[in-house]
Amino acid sequence: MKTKQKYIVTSALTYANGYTHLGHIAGSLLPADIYVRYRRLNGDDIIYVCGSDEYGTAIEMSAIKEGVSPTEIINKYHEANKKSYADLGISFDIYSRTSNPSHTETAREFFKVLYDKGILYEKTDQQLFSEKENRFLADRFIEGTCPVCGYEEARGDQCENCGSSLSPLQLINPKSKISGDTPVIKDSKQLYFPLSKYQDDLNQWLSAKKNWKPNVINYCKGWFKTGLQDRAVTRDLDWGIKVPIDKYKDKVIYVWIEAPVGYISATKDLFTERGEPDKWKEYWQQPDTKLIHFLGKDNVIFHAIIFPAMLMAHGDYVLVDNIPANEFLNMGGEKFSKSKGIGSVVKDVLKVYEPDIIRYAIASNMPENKDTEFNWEDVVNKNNNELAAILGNFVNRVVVFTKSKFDNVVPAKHHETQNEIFDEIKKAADLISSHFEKFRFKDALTETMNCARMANKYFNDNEPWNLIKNNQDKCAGVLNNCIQIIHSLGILFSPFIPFTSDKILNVLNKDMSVFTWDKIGEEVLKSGHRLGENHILFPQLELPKQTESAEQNQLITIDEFSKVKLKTAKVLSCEAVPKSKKLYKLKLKSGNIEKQIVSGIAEHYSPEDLIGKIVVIVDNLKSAKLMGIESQGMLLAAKNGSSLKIITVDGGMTDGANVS
RNA sequence: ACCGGAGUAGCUCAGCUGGUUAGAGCGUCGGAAUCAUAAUCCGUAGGUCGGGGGUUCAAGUCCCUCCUCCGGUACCA
Repeated sequence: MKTKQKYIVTSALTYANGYTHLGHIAGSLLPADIYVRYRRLNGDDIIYVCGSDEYGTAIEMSAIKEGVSPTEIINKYHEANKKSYADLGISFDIYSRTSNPSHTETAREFFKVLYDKGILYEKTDQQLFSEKENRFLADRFIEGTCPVCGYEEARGDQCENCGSSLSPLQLINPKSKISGDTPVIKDSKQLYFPLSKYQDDLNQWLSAKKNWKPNVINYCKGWFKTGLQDRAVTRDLDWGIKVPIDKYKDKVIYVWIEAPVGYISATKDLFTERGEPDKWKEYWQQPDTKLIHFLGKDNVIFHAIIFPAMLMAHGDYVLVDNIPANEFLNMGGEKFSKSKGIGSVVKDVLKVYEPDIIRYAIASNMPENKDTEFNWEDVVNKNNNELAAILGNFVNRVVVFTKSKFDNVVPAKHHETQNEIFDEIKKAADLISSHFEKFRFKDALTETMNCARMANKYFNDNEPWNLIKNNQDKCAGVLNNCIQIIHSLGILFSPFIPFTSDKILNVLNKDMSVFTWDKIGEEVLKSGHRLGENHILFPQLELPKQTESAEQNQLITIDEFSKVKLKTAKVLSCEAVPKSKKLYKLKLKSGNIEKQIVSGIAEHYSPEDLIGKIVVIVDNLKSAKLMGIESQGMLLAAKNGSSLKIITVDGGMTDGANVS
């Protein structure tokens, strides 16, 4: 018997310094989960590992700031994020953590192999040392005067005032951010990994990767062009894994060297839990295992260059097979950030929306090729117009019909009913498979939803509500087909919205026995089988008021307001824009300047109402084209529901006056 | 600064190695239908593909340049 292809899938470890936000989900968790679920439906031999990344300066810093120990920080966020992922249906085989003793051991062992092989070398560099604290200070623990602009609170790595990149040694009058102590310069010996020596091997290895995303490949090629730099792999920090060599035992392993090894440790933990402590080797140490890293674009260099180089140096492990890196998910034009936007944190989002709705909304707008936009209106619209209207409605209309006309039992097959629908669905499933193989999840989802559209069309075209009156047997056959299709849809959708698939099985009163990819388009429910109780899969949603009030409450400063130049202007002419219901093209005079503004007020005013009026305009708005007509500003109006009134001044004012 | 990526219909996005009239979903407008969560199905309109040059019989797709946005590079993780 042929041995099955083995897969290891990883999502980038989550840094346990804050709550997971939707950007992480879009970048690495959700695509990996979708992929893994698809593979499992195919019966593939796949393990999905992830965990918390729990060492490094940032966590130490947070701990100091909050006045707690690093352990408290990581425990809090590890548990919280693990729960968020579970609630969202991310189906890890294991979600481990780098603070586990097993990881410490694995990382130290890995490090020691590199050292014993003579790969690492020592180099002395200069660092700032606080005698009061008796420790070396990492860049972000240092503050001082910027040598370029004189800003007094420049950080050790960069001046926020002038943007200059700095090294802590350049700072004038450096101070420890922790104690305020003035550090001294001290020599420190560090171990380095000779990344530059691996450039040729890496280049050759990467050149053979024909099916990688071009942006990932190009990015690496760019690195080769400038030449890889050797990297320090030790740090003078407290919060980390101690270097396993006596001479350096007061140092820790640099977190980016140690963290990726966490994928290996997590796999060990997994099989230890399963009582097969050596089985991890069958994955990590078999050359034909496919290792796939899912991650965001900020992580590419570590997974495509540094980690593979380390694995090459070590020699015992499989190298990554593919890195389907995603771009970023933005929210309201801004990128996700832990410091702002409460709504973007997974645990909060799940208080408002069902996990499948979030999964669907993100999957359908996944940043596969470029940064994408995400907003709550989209989520609501996709729920109402796609999940509820197309998928939910199909299931509901079939089940309700079956209940009222066929006593909630799968009706008998009929020889006259068209069965091409099953072929179409199988064809679609093949296409969807090929999208999954290429990591094209958005396309896969589009095609999946198209299957639900096909189902609705089949129902519409056969008009069972008419058949029931004049050809009951045929009607039964159509409904039988529809019920089989629901089961297929349950399978097809399960990588994306697994909770819904469970609900579908409940509605069908069916177990998981034939819930596999090869059963798509098959007739798996026998006539006479009694259906379960019907449930609305996706209730209609309204846009939460929260979002609106959050926007309203956002305060601005007087400086920000003064950026908006408001002026009075006189309406010289006004005409309707052809083919538009709402738009008028207005010519206005503001002082000596004439402007053309396109404004959406045609439903509320007639042109003659407006001509001669003194109105208020935004004078310095970037010009834009509306219906192909240039608009050089904006006319202010008050709007409440369907009522709209333009803003005018309280009489006796000329055009061209400033409004403030 | 340098390296990589992105700028395509009102909105959110596809467009693989250059090749017939630039695609999808939503939204818009119109029609059919009424079993269904007023949910479905069919059709319509809408783009000088960021600006400007160039190569080619042919460019959204290749080259140059400019503008805007994102990520990376600094022992930040």
